[in-house]
Amino acid sequence: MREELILDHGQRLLLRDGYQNLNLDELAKAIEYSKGTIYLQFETKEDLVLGIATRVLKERTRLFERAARFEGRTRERMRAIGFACCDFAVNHRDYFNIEMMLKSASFWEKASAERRRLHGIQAGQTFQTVTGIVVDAIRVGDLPPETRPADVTLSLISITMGSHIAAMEPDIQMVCGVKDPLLVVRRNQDLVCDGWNWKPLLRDWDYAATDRRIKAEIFPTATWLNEA
Amino acid sequence: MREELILDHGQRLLLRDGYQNLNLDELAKAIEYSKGTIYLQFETKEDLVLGIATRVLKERTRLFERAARFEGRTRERMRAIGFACCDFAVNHRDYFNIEMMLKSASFWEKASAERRRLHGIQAGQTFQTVTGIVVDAIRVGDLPPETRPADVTLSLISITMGSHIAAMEPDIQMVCGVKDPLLVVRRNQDLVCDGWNWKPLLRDWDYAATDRRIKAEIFPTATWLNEA
DNA sequence: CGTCGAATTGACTGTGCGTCAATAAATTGT
DNA sequence: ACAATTTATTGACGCACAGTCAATTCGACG
Repeated sequence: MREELILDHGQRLLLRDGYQNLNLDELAKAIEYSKGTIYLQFETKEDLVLGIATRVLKERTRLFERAARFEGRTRERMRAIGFACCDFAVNHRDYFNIEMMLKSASFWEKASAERRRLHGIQAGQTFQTVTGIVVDAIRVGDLPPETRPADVTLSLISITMGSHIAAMEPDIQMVCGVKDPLLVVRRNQDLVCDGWNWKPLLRDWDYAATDRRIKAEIFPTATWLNEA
Repeated sequence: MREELILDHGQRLLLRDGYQNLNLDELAKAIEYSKGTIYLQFETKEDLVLGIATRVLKERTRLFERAARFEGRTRERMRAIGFACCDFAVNHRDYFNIEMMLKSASFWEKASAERRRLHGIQAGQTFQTVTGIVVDAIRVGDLPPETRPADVTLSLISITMGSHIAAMEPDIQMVCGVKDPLLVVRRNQDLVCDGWNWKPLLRDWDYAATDRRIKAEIFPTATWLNEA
């Protein structure tokens, strides 16, 4: 299919060059169609990039769903999601820059309504996967019964996104003495879970053992995992 | 001074139009100098935008410093910083999009070394203001003695940045039922402080009273403050 | 008032997104 | 088999805008 072909090569070039330097003439050459054909499938460059972003996001959703099936206590399952996040960041290092682009208002208004819808659906699915674990945690009593699931999910999204951004920034790395950015992400996730009083708390459980199981069972090929 | 004039009008246009739509011909017309004169002061468009961003950041640093002088327990002072953050977000609603731009690698490499340095210095100063309160908290025993200050600051930067981004996103607002984005930011900051076991914990202190004092003493003119 | 150097200009170049009239390919009708 | 008609594809072109630089204006000083 032509759209898939465009997305395949578009993704490759986008991740290599970033949004600003993505050149549609070059993309046209790569897919061996003309630029006009690209514009039959996508309204604008932004529309194309949103299409690519949604496809990459779909990969992450799948990764999250697999992590959510990790067998263990609810907080261990959420921890597996945290690992999935880091694994995704490693394997799609440059995708975060693109996700940043998506926050810009001027970007969205140049993309087609249909692609905005599809991206929203995909984002919703990721949200559902995380919230499912939170709901389980409340049901089995690992989280206090009055906890509102969406608030927990939102806080986890926030700390994860924020930590990724902050811990990758050279200025902040310097001044905060960051050695391993992904470790920062996972530690901050622990902090928020402890803040919600998600049992078992960090100090009450051997999460190092959990980490080894997650690595073995969910990410057998991951090489980025530092012990700490 | 010419540079100030350029930055003044540049800031106005940048916040009105965003980075992509900032037009240097229009800026030249606004300052009643030619485009060539702009390029005598700034190497590239990115360089100019970084200059503007640093100047806006300087405003935030000043705001933080004022908030840090709030009289009260260490966690109350940190709470004042949290308010400062929200106040800044309200008064520079569009600045966050620009801060997002700064994360993009291709952006930095087009700015001059000197302006990169100045921005780093300014960021460092903001960091110092926050870390100063954390150090005080450890000294007076509001935070556990083994706490590493930079880790606390980093987690607060992360949750604040992440919450701002997440809570502003329409998709996430919908699915998480966000009514007041700034309330989300402050609640998540509470969560992280509780996670560090920063005394007095949320449930052990009348922070609503603190909030009223902060509003009265530091932000007498702020109108965005919702009681909750 | 003339000379020299610094400040300023704005027409010009290059790049790359997006368009659309022209062309090629496929399908249908006879 | 061939013409007519519809659909797919093209790539040269328009245009907006970042960045340049030779020409020009300005101002200081003798």
